Amino acid sequence: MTEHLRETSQRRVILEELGKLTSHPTANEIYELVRKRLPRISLGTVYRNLELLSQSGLIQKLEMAGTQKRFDGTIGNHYHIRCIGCGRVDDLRLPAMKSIDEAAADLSDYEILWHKMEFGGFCPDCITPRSKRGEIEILDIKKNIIGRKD
Amino acid sequence: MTEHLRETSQRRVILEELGKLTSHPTANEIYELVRKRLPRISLGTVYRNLELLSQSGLIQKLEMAGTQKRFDGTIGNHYHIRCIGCGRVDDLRLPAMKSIDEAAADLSDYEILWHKMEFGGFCPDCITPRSKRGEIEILDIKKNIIGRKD
DNA sequence: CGTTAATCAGTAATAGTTACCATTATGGAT
DNA sequence: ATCCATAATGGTAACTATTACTGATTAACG
Ligand SMILES: [Mn+2]
Ligand SMILES: [Mn+2]
Ligand SMILES: [Zn+2]
Ligand SMILES: [Zn+2]
Repeated sequence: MTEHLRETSQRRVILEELGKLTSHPTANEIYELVRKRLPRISLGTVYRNLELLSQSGLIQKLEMAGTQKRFDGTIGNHYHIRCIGCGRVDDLRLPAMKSIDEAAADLSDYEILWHKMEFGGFCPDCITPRSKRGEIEILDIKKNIIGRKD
Repeated sequence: MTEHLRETSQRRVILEELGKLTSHPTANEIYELVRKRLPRISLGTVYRNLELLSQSGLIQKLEMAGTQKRFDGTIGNHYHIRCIGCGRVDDLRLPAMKSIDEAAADLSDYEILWHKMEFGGFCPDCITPRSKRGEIEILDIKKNIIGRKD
């Protein structure tokens, strides 16, 4: 068992770099950032520290469905939304609803402790290209209908 | 693009075995079951078919947080709960609430399409051992208090 | 039947993450 | 300030779940 978390330069820089961001970087993205300040740090050290820091409650580890882990400098329970287009993850300003757990507990013989919720959709940057693509497709269809000889 | 999903013996048996279960097996668990009837089937075939079958809406692929994929013969949107003790996944008889998406959309500039929710807790089998362990710990503490000479 | 694309078994490759281990550095006790 | 036990590190190997590839097989169509 770990007596105490020592303050190493690696650990401090990881924490600082994560603190600067409002995004939710992957371990590798954090590695690339930290490497600019500590070029000799190893990816394993980044993983180990992100794990230890999240265990001690200084950061949050996000295990999202189907993709790699992401990390969050903002603690406190909040929900996230992932863009289907570009993959970015943002906070959702919706308070984590503890009442959902109680509602679920009534329907189950489990002892329910928590829930995770994740939203999916298109971020502002990805909404426009998608509708443009839709318009082009519609035009193609119209052209096709107009042009055909049946 | 796939013209048509052919009915192969492998595909049929995978679908049958998954249909028998109310649990939510992993690809490997399905592989082990199917192997009893088709000993020469390969794990790759199981993965490929589970993917194709879920794409065509005949089964459901569950991408849960932090663990491997699971598959569900029951279609239709419903929530799941995972036991922290033994890892099993059960259905939760709570209707998937589409209104949550709308509530979230008001708080975000994303175009929200869906949400996933996953509950965590202890299943009936794992509640008892846990409370027993708790009782023993309490007894130890009491014994310790009674026994000490300070 | 014969044709053809879908599917197969077997296997290699990949991605993300964790485990290991010899060496280094931290922080509390001298 | 120096010492020391051990936490932590860099480098690398191992691992797990999943996907990709490839040449052989097979279902579905007329
Ligand atoms: Mn966040
Ligand atoms: Mn289910
Ligand atoms: Zn986007
Ligand atoms: Zn259990």
